[in-house]
Amino acid sequence: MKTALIELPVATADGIFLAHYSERGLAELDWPERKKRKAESGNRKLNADVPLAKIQNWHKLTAAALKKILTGCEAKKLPPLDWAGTTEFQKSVWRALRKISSGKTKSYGEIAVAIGNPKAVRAVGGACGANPIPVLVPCHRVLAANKKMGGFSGGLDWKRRLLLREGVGWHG
DNA sequence: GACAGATGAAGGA
DNA sequence: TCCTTCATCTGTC
Repeated sequence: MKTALIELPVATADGIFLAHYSERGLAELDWPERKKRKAESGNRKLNADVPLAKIQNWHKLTAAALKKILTGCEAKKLPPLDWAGTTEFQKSVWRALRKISSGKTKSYGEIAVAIGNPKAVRAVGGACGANPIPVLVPCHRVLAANKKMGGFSGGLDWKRRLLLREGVGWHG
């Protein structure tokens, strides 16, 4: 069970993302349009147990990395990510995603091969959809076979936008 | 234990 | 080509 998370906004040209930090690192990242929904679901209070200086340092890294990726550049440094509460399978999928460099894409099938389960393509899709840290964990760089868009948790519009900025061309 | 899903491949029209 | 169907694997309820 996760402890209370600290929420900090990340202002970008595309809107205000909402980063959630635990004592171990960045735990979640919300899309700008989801901010209201999250807020409506109940504002979390700051957890005094989490060292604020450390969070602020992570937040700087997060904001810098997010802006880099949103402008189509490679994020040089990421804050520690807190994947507590997720399964080993999901973590292995997300690790594979982070190996995809900016401007490149892979298919769900290729990710499945990369984690040693070539047939688990549908499960990879599920893990991508469960990704709590979009953009920084580049699930938008995963396309279906034949370079088709597939789906995206933040909406296909975001996926399309991010890929365009990275200079990725695709069919469909 | 059953069901659903951000897939992929194969077969038919 | 495009559409439909089925196989496959994992997560969630």
